[in-house]
Amino acid sequence: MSGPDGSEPINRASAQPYYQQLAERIRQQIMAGTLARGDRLPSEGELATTWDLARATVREALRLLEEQGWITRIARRGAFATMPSQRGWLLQGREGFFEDEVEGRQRRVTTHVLRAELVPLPASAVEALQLPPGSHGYVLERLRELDGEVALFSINYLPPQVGALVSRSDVPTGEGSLNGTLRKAGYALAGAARTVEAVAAQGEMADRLRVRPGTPLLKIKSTSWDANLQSFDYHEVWVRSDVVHVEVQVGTPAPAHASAPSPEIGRIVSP
Amino acid sequence: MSGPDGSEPINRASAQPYYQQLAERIRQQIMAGTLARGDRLPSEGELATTWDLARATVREALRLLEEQGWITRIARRGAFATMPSQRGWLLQGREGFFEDEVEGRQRRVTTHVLRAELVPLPASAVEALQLPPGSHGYVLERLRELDGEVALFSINYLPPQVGALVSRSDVPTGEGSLNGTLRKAGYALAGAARTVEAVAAQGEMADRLRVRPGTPLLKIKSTSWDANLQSFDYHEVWVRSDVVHVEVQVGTPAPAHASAPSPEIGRIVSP
DNA sequence: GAGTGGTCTAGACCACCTC
DNA sequence: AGGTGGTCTAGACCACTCT
Repeated sequence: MSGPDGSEPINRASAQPYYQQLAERIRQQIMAGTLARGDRLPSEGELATTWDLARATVREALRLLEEQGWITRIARRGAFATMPSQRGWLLQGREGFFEDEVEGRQRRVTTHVLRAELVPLPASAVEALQLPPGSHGYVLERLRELDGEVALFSINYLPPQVGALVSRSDVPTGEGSLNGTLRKAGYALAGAARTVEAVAAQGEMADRLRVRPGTPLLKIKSTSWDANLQSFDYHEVWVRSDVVHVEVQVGTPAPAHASAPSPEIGRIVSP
Repeated sequence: MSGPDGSEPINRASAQPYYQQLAERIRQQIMAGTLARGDRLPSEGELATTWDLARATVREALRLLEEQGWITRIARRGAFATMPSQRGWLLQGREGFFEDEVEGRQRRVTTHVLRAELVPLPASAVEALQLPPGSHGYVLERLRELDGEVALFSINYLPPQVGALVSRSDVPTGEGSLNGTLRKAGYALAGAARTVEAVAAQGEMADRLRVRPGTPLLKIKSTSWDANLQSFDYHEVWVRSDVVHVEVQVGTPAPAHASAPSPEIGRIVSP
């Protein structure tokens, strides 16, 4: 009889760490609205008692939730539920464009796969993926729309064995999430380095993105690696920032004052 | 007799937490080269014994160093020194453009303050800073150069009391770091929300940044708050991404060998 | 097999915030 | 004054890595 209400207690037999299980339970409460935006979570001690865990374990769960943007922690005051659902594409998030835009919102992302095949990799991809010169790899070119509007064009370069996995999935049909497919196959993104530039749309790129030549676009280059620092993806994306909201979150998540006023937290913070 | 070599042991009387002191000692070893890039740090247990701390405290220090990009941790293998010095402007970093570009490198940042005064704030700033409608605030407009090349133009909007602090500092002369000044005054950045767009340089902005009208620029908007979620800065920056290397770091810092993808710096990007 | 970090426990003291 | 989170200790067991 751990967990409050009718929720499941922590599964002590599961291979999944307790702190991840607890974070998942709390995340579900926030999504379900049991914990409304701005609501204060029970104190760490209270959570520890309720779920029959050590406080250090509870803190680990809260740390995870904060990192993922589900809660905001304030020293000596408590943890508050935030709603990470009204942000745009989180540039330093572990999720991809698809997940960020679709998850928990009424946004429709459609994908047209323009190219998906094994080819000799360009030098930039070979270097980023730390492969021998002249290596082949899997190339994935996709044009993606947000609610019917052309949003971005991306090129992914994947190492051969990763590409083989992807080619057998539903990603080449335009239906699957590349990020999700890779995660399920064991390629969980542990880290990535990305650069951001402003470039002018030219020639074919302008046509694809339905803009006039010269229109400013965001160009993002990214190298991703797993927990063993093994690079498994290098991609370049051209983004219409007039269509896609691109964001970067630093440190503690926002108190949700960007769009809608937050009565709870707002009142506590104000004099 | 804690600390290896001649380094100071942890100061048990200091108000600064042990884990921060330990992180600082290790950071210095990395900067000094005692721990070369790619070197493996002593194990957590070893560090705990050496510095006479509990392992949990050592882990907290390592977590901090990883977050700041000084080390890379790999499960069950150890922590490795990384060199965060060859990156560009870290978009999700807690440091500003000045600190990122100058720290530990031979880059010269010059600043021209074009405006520094108390004025009625625009609606966007009032909203971001959570001030009453019609509030006044401090405005700081600056043109900044990197090694003599025009790099960016920024406008900061600060709440009255924060602005008063800044106006009495050396920031208006173009010599001080705004970020550093705020930090010393107790406004430590706990979090920030930033948006990134690609826009075309127009009119006065094109003149200021010495580019042809229509040239793509990165436009970044940012709201910063402290540990109490109190907003203390809203700013907008127009960046020449052909001059400034703008990066985003996700999760675990990159391995020493694989740095961020290189943007087309120096290549003229205009019609 | 020895070493390492990941996870977990059951305490403790303190400064700071709210009441 | 009592509650809260920040910090710290001294253990423990385990799966995985290295050699």
